[in-house]
Amino acid sequence: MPMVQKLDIHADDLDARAREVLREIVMQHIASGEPIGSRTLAKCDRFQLSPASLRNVMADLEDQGYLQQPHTSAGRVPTDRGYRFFIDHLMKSRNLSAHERESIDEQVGQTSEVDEVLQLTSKLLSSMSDQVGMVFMPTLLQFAIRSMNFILVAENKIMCVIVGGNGMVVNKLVETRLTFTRDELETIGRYITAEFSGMTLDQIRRRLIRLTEQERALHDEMLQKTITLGIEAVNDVAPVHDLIVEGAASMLSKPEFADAGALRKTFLALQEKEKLIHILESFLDEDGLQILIGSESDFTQVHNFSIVARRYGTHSAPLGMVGILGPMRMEYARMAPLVDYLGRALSRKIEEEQEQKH
Amino acid sequence: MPMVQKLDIHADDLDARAREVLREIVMQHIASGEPIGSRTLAKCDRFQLSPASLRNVMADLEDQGYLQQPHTSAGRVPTDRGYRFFIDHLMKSRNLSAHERESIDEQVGQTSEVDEVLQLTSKLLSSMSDQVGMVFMPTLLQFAIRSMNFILVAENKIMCVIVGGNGMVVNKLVETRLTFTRDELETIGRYITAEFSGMTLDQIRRRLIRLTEQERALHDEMLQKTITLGIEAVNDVAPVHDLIVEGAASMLSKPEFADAGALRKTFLALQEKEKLIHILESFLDEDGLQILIGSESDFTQVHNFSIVARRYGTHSAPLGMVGILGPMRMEYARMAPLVDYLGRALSRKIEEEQEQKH
DNA sequence: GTTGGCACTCGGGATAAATGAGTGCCAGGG
DNA sequence: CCCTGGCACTCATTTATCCCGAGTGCCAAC
Repeated sequence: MPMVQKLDIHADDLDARAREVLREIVMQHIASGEPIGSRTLAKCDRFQLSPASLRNVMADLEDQGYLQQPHTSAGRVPTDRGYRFFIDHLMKSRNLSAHERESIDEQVGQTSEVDEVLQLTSKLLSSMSDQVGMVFMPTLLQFAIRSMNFILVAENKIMCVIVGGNGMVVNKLVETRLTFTRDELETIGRYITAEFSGMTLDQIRRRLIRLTEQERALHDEMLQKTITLGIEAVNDVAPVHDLIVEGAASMLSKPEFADAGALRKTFLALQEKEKLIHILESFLDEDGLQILIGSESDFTQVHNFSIVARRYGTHSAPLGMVGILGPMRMEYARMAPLVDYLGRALSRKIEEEQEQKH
Repeated sequence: MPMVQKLDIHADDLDARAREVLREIVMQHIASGEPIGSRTLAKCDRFQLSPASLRNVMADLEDQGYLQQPHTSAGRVPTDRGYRFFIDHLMKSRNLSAHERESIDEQVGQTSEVDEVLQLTSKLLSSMSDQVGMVFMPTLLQFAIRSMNFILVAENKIMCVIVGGNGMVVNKLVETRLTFTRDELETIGRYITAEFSGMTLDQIRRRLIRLTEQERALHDEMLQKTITLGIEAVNDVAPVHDLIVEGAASMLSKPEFADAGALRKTFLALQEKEKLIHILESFLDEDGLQILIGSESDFTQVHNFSIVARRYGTHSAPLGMVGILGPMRMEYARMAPLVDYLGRALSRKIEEEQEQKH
């Protein structure tokens, strides 16, 4: 069973009037947070219908699973299915203002290091959406590396600095029984960089392991040291999947979290990022903006969340995901362009960085 | 006006009976969170007194500012002054169990990198105290550095890796108009390391600036490059004061934060760490355990917090502070030994690491 | 100095009543 | 056939009210 399963709903499942009603309900509910009743709906004069007629439409929508009532004498609230239909067929994205776009471009332009840009993006996502911002940075493992360097920290401690082709830099402290001089480390760094640059860490490891056999034959001490250190450096870089989560405090002001228990559960859930990483990872192959609603994944279901996310990186080499996490009742019309623009901005920035290098 | 101002209270301001009563009230209130009344107090049979007598004592304590009533017809609650007296003169620390000590030692023993140890300490502080754990890591600026290394990332981008004498490693990406070859960078790294190792970054910068004059006379291109790069690398490392904050979610379950508004304010306050850093910094010169209560600093006053903190590092060279942050009503008797032990464990660990190097 | 007694205060919990937004359904009219 | 006004009904929420109990201060007696 796939962990993420979007609801599949066709546009012509609803006639024109029902669609308009559903759209108005979703929009008003997003704006107010309250259940919407037939009277409220009738007041908005785009329908020339009486409350009673609207009630009929609404009852139909409820039967078909697009709306639900919190209790008998309350108005209607969209279900997951309702939101899904809205997002797929009814929503009109409200583009970012020129001012907002400029602000993003300017701030992104000012950063230089990749880590910094990712962090900034996450902060921007959070502050501009007033939701939780997420940037998923996949491991270096899957990308070609540019160089490896070794720095003597202490007699048996060597700091290994791996520079990825995308400008990412990873430090790894290696402890070893062997002793190295500074000169040796430089030689090793040059050798590994010259020999393996452009390969992924995984490929490098395999090559190094293969080299072990040669070394056995040659009994070359230097080669042995190179292999030992290289393998150590390359090992275990894998689990550095990192998810930058920013702005968890934004949830505190949302009426959805008035209850302290729900709040607590959510915070604890955010603390362990594995599930979120899992979900974001599953979208790495998907092109374009992805929206995930409530019951469509186990994580979002439990907390009644939605995720709006998008891939970043080049088309041929996706780097990771950016997105926001918030209650199902969020302004998708604004969130969608925001995430989209920030994803593009980030991709552009990274591409620029890479071009500079060649 | 100093930002941090501890209340100064003498032990003999209260007679024996008043002290016992105050102590019992503080302890019971810490345990229950409720205001303590004279009846409750009389039941605890260490006083052979009637509620009425206790009321007299309590009224006196209130007049002197050690207790207060949330409202008429409620029991008494300790004031800041009451807590201060309790901590200074009445508290009996409850030492960590052997099991707890072993658990700490074992986990600390398993880590190797400094960053990792600091992070772990913060997590341990938080999980073992069920409060917010803090580890303040001061800038590299004030410590002697061990080596500097330069790695070519792109034509005009150089990654500078500074290794501190304490094992800290800082990366800094420098962009420059000059172009460097890999060989040049190695030469520069060697030169700077040989010339300046053992000095603080601040000293290094001053030396480099002085070198500028020599360079003017010599017109040595290599020297010029060295100076330019060196100064760039050393500049602006200063503001990397870092405060590791762990376990903010622990506040969610405390009755003090049942109110969503207070919770929100607190989370936002924790997000900007400057004030906390400021407070912790002010304790860097102080020996031994520091406890700061409510009104004794502006930060703790606003949020009704207390801070229990302690310096770590060697006696001659303090590295930073470890501590916990929580509501005033916390189990000081347990928190004090905990922070103290973790501070010592961290210091020991760092000392060990340093010894290995020599 | 200690104690029991007493009148008084006040927050919080429980209960009851009032409110009002909303629904479903039905019968009548275009 | 669809729309509409009317009507009875439901039910969460708010408001008012009462009561209880924990706690206090004060006083008179021991």
